[in-house]
Amino acid sequence: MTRVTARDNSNYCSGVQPWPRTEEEALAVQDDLRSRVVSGNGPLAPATVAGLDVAYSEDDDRLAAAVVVLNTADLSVADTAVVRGRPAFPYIPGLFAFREVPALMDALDRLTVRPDVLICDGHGLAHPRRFGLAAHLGVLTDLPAFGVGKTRLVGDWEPVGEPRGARSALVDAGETVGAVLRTQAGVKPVFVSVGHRIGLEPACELTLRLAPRYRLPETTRAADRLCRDGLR
DNA sequence: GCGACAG
DNA sequence: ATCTTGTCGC
Repeated sequence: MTRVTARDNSNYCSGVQPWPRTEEEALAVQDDLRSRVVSGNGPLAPATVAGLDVAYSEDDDRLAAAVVVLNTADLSVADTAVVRGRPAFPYIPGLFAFREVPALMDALDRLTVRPDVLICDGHGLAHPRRFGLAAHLGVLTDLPAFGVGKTRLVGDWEPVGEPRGARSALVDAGETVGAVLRTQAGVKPVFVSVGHRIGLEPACELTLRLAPRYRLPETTRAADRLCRDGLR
């Protein structure tokens, strides 16, 4: 077994393999980690929720990853963390997590408050191999995690009702992999999918609670602002 | 061959 | 992800 240095990303990859460098290696890692996903059913009453997001430089290949922890009760900020870095993998639909996970894990490591739930920018099980970013981060941190995406990766759905809170099952290959949820009346719905240790219903309820006024949950909005500033 | 394809 | 102009509405 090859000994790894403290500078690579071995801690994000079972502590054995180095970070994948090819599409084939990434697929193998997904295939391995996928089995560690734990399904949950909620209902949970998280005291804190974390939003994660990454912003990319226009001219550089630099990026900034941010995590913002909010107190669920009043949406006040409990903790934040921002780190700058480089994409760890090219962008390939279905392998998106390999691009941002290292930076996001770095940011999570710098938190003082351990969040009760992770809300990711992207999908959880609504993924070709049922292992999107939210599932990946959930497994690596073993924290409840789900994703709120702005556009679809996989699946089909029936038209979503107009009122806020209306939802439609996101179905792929005959199975429900998430929900298309209307967080604001008259606004395009978002894609909610479970990642790890949480149920779809609790995830949708939480998303609605966190999006009292805008399309995206406040966790995502706060993290988005933070990483954009972090890009400087 | 053609279209789809998280961020 | 990021660029990109005006426009409608509170």
